[in-house]
Amino acid sequence: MPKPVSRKEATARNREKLLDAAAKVIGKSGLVGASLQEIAATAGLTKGAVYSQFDSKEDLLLALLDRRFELGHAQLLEVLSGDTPMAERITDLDTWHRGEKNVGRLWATLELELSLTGARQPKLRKKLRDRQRRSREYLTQMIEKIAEEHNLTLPLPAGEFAIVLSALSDGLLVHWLNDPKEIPEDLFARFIVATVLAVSGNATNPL
Amino acid sequence: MPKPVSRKEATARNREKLLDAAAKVIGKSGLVGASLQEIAATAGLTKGAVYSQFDSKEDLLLALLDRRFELGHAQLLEVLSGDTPMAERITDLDTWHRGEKNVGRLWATLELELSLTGARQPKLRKKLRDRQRRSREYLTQMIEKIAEEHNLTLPLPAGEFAIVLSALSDGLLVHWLNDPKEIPEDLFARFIVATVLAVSGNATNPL
DNA sequence: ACTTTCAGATACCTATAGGTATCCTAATAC
DNA sequence: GTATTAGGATACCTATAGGTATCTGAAAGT
Repeated sequence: MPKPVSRKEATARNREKLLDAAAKVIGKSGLVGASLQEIAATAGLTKGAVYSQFDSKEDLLLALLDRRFELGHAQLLEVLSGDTPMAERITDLDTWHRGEKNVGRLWATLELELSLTGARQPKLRKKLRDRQRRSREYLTQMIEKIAEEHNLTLPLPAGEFAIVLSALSDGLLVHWLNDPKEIPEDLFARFIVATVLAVSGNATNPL
Repeated sequence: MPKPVSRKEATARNREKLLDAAAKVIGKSGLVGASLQEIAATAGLTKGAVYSQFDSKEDLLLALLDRRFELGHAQLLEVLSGDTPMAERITDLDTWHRGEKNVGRLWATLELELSLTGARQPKLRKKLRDRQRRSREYLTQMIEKIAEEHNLTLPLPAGEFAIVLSALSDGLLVHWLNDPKEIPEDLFARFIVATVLAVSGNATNPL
């Protein structure tokens, strides 16, 4: 591929490189443990580049958040709109989330740290909260749609069910972080499918 | 009450004061953000006292962990062995967990931070993992006992159900941290009761 | 071709953290 | 009553972080 020539392209590229590096380093060393110096070095750049692209460490985090949510949404959409059996798709999502090559672990820790940091930094917190709400709304709609399509009864109103689902997913990730072998990969999918089917009173699996 | 006279008593007391202060400060500022200086000051002591009682910051954390786990187990036992309706007791546990006066928030963040730090610090990680396993085993037994007593069918084997329950509880706490108003306090209890009843095929609630 | 501009490099500042070395003092041991 | 001991205070060391100020060189504008 041809090296970027225009200046704009080059800087945009560097910005992406920095975000990639930030995700990687934060996943490895934690939010606080990740130094801008290390992030820059990982991206093959220097701290100067960081402060040229972002106002502060916090600003970099917010940018990272934006990217992460976009990615998450896209992924969710893909999983929920496929046409293989639902249980299988959910398991796939989980597997992806945990990820080959520690990608999942990276995002899991990052997301948790952001939640924790968000609990103390008002600006971050607001942003995080808004994002999570939008994600939940989105998930709620998907749940409603699927429930209707397959004629399913939900154990809770769709909005609350969405909360439960994302919370359970996150919680399993926490446990998995410290004890990967004890948490089966398909546990999430199995539990959800089992409960939804039971509530719906279906003997056969329409998913 | 009489001021402690003996030297042993005084030092033991100071140790407790430091642990209390550590919990408080960590809850407020985070694991990394909590400085030994601040912890000591909160306890009405100085850093010298900290290093007199603990080898390092990590050592202090491990001691804190031990105390917290003891407390958690006692609490779990109390909740599960009461004789009020189960759903109510579970809600109580959740309410307690979230806590009046931000006690719940403190422990929630502390536990999460420990999980995250544990993901990177082998010593902490092992300790945390062992504790979580013991908790799960304990919970598994309680679940089996309750299921048998009330003649319930579980949506999963008791061991896996225990994982789901603790993960869901933790996950809800994470979400609650950043968006308390959106997470109903009794959501956990309602969801669990609803699904267990559905799976058991009971119209009436034996819990 | 000359000037301008600005992403990024370099060098530096300052605050604060964990940790150490030393000293002080009041219970204990004798 | 004197000597000992050790919990805790004080002062200090050093590393590293985020952040700033300044410089530089190559695209971009003319």
